[in-house]
Amino acid sequence: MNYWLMKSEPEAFSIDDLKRKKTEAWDGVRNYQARNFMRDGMRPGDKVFFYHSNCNPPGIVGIAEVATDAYPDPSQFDPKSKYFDAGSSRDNPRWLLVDVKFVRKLKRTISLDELKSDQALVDMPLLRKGNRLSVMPVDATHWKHILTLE
DNA sequence: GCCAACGTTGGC
DNA sequence: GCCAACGTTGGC
Repeated sequence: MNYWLMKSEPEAFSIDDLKRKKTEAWDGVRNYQARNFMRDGMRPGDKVFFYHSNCNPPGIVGIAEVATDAYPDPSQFDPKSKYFDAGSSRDNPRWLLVDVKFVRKLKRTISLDELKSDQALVDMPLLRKGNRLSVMPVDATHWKHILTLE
């Protein structure tokens, strides 16, 4: 089983939204590296840290689970969607998504500040300077360590 | 709102 | 294939 971190702006889609909806198709990922993680790395049952970005404070707020293998993101075919991609075809879809299932909220937000200041987490991809990936892997050791902070 | 970092696009 | 211009992300 693998561990992941997925970012969302809480104003767009928060951990409470996921809790209410139970499962969500994680559409709108338009970055090849993030797509490849979903396509090649994610399998149903993998665990996901739900991360709130572009808010105060940014940080990990909950746990989710990968619910499906990757499949074509329907929004890329919808001309009315902001995620529409005229360069993608149904025969050869460019963008994929997975369904993500709510597991639980953390007892408290583990803030980006706190993650940054933790010596055990210096190698986390999330904390690399300039990293803007919205989907990224988490080491099992980092996963376990972060849960001890809760 | 600013801006650094990064990805993508397109002219050449 | 290079690289300047541009758009986006996301912390601050």
